[in-house]
Amino acid sequence: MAAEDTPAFRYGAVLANEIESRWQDRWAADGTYHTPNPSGDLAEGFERVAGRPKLYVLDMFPYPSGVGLHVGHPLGYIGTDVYARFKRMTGFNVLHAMGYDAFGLPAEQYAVQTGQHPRVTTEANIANMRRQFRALGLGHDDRRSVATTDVGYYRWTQWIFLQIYHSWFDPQAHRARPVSELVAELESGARLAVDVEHPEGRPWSELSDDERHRVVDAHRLVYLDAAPVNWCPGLGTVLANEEVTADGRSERGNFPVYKRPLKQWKMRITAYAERLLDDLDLIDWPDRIRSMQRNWIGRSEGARIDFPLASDAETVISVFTTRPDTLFGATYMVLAPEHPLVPRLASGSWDEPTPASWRGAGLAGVIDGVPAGGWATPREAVEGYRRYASTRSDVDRQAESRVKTGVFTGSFAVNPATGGQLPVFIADYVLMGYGTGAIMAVPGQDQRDWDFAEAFDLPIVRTVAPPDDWTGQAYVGEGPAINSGFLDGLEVHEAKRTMVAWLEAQGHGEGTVTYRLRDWLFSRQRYWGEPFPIVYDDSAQPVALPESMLPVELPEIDDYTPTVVGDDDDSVPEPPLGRAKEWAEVTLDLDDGPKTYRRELNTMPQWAGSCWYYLRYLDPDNDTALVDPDVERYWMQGSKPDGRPAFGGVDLYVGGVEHAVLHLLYARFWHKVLFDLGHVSTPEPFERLFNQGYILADAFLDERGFHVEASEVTGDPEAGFTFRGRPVRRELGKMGKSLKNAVSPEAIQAEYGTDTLRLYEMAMGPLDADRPWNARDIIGVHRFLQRLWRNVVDEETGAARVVDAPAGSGLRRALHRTIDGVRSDMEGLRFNTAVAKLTELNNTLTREVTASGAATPREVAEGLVLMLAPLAPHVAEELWARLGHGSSLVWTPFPEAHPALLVDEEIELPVQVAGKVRAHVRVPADADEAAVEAVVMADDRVQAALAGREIRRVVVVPSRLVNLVV
RNA sequence: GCUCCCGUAGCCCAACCGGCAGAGGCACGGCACUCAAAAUGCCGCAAGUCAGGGUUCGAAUCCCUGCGGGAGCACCA
Repeated sequence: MAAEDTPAFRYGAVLANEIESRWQDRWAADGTYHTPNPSGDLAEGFERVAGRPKLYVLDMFPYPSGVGLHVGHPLGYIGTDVYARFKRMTGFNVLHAMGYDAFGLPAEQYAVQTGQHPRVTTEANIANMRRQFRALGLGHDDRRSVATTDVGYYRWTQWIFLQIYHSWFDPQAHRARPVSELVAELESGARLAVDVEHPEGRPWSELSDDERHRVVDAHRLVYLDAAPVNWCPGLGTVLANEEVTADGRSERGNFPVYKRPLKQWKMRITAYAERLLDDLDLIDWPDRIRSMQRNWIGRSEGARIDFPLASDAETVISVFTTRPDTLFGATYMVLAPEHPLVPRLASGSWDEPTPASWRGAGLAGVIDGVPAGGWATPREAVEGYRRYASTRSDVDRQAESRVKTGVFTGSFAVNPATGGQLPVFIADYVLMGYGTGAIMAVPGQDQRDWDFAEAFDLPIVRTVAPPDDWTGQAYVGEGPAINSGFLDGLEVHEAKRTMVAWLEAQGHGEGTVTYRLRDWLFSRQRYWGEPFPIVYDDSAQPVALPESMLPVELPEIDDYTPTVVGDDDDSVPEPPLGRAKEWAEVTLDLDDGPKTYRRELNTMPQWAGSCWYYLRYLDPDNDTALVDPDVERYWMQGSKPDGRPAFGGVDLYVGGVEHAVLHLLYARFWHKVLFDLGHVSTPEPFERLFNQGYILADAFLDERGFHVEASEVTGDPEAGFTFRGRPVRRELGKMGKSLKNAVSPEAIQAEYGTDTLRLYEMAMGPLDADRPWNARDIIGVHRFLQRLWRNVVDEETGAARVVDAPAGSGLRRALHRTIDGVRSDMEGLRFNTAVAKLTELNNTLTREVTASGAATPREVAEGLVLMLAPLAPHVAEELWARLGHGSSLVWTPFPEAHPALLVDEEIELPVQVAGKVRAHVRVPADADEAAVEAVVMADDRVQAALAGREIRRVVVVPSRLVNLVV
């Protein structure tokens, strides 16, 4: 700063920072952003807002990272803050709060390295992030802040777990109901007990206690399952499908993931597949996110078809197919290697002649220990192939592209349509987790089956006639059925219907719907997560703890390292909570006298806490309910823009696109269960979702392809860039730690102030667009604030320089046009154009009034300051005070445009002749078409442009333009 | 491979239902202030909308093809 000749009250970094910290202190002291509830312990002051409509504005829950925020993070937070402030000024009771998704791996990994308890790191990180949010001037109601790691919070996460555990999905009612109602129906005989071994159902009275326990557990929305799960040794835990990328690696950390059969807790999200899919149509979400969720849920319509075994008609292989019309073309069958029927199918010896390739002869180079010419018996072949398939990670399967492998089981099934015998194979291109884990193979209409049929020399029968010029292999398009008995001649759609009707009439199957979505794996072998409220009794049956025993607190342990038992190929995880020996074994009285129990040692995934935090903001300190029902209804029940009731509770939810099928799917699922059980009043949690863009920045790679610290790179595009003297290559990427191109907000705040940073982030582009961080551009919005300041305050004395005399009519019209435009821009989250309109008005004010030394009319000064307030609240408060107002403008009404000042009496219309603008005419704003035409035809320039040509048509667009067609 | 989104001044971006291509900012140039520079102020500056075709009185906007960039899905029966 060049000291003496800079005016004492020039708006620069020093003054801005002084203003900002002063107002942040005052807001905190006054509780300016406290939002009252209609009842309960946060109800104080509600009478002030009782007549206002509610508005719930929400940011996605941040993880409190150790490195703090960079300038890319606050984009969405500033956006919601501007919107919340604007809506408060336009008459809403606005809820805007912030909390911390604080369980999770980084704090635990740091604890492993340093021995420091994750709670210590986590609390320090939260304190730092809270400081950063405060420094950004975000107007959160800080009384409502929560962290998932607070015992008072995770107690309710455990409570919700118990609610889900004690529920089952009633397929007739299409909703969750309490397990107690299921038991009552079983006891009364209204419902028959169904389990895996007795699918036909048995009377409750005939079951042993143990069987009853099993039947009930099989219905719960939370259950223990031993199916293969995603085991990630690199993270020391198992993962949900949503946490594994398409190429079989962990979303976090990019480690390989292996399939392992491990007994783990799962949540029955698949029961909700249909509602999760259908209700996407009810909410105002970006199409991109909705299509990602639709994709993930993956609904397929088709049929279940039963194929009896040739040797044993009592045993059937059920398949799912989307093409029941192609049943006549099924020439073999394939089961997933893990399919439970496989051991029964593998007969004692090969029938002659069995081709060598069916016996695994072709796998000699792929699988160790395959005898030349294949395995000696089907049993050995199946065992060998299953062993091979189980050790392959999804990465391996991807890497070997689409080469088909498999072995023959030695058994045949009967095609119910043709009566023909179909050889049954196992192959890893059929997945256990989808459909029934078995397929009928129709090589004529499925390329995967075609490839397999060619590799194993199996017959190919076309059942849909391809076009005459078809030269490809499998044909999946439309066409008439052929080689298909009673289907011949029917188009695909009709053939499907006919076949399903036939299957149902003959008892060979039925029309069904299958989803790609799988149940949610809910156990993690970590320390830093919510303990399960579950113990095991001496027969190893899980027992849920009663609500009165919540919370189950995390015990102290001395080593947080996740343990892996065994070698790479058959390693299994062991939860660190096992080290808390005294905690893990516990004596409890669960209504039948004190007994010893073992605790569940896994913890919940990080998604658990973030599934319901938006409900806790509503009533953060309630210790008798997760949220008071009155408070829940007040904040969650809203309306659509057209006045119909909204389906989701949160009015605006802003966050990144990365949670499309993780958090957003899980939270919808929990919300629906809570809705079914009567704990929340809306079927969806989030009515309107908005994805803010990412801030991009130049990142630099050295010759090895590693990122180097961008802030230490010198050079320019022409001369080239160097890092410590070595040349580096530039690329544009998402700002963040991994690309080493983060810019800290503190650096910008020190140079220009927080209001400039906020304004820049809002001005640089539409909120949902990715945009490059360009430090050079920041000066532009800073100058705007400086000029606006100077138009309101004398830079030498700090006194307001306004006059109470009315503004001239041109300036006043400009003011009201700006008010009108800024209002609709802010309503539509178009903050970039709102900033442009304010800049424009300020430039007009400067040009027409203050540049000549005159004072600013008060109406214009106050209008500008109030409109600026949502975007740059500190400087706006300061100016408002200097204009003589004693109280904060946070609760002051936003300026309103007078309709009369938005229309001009006379307007200028462009006149096109043959599509080119040739003249402009001035006409009264309310002139009708004939009057406009008369003025146009009287214009000399129009006549000159016409040059005597005949006018074929006159197009008059009211208050837009006139086009003369010649 | 399939599906979706986006291409406007040197750069970031406006243009609402098809109606004068330009609101705002950066950079750049000139002038004022200054011994000088920075800061600040004032003035100025530019593209015809990725390319080609179509619909229309009229296209950045709608349709088709291609090019470039981004995203999602991908052995899901």
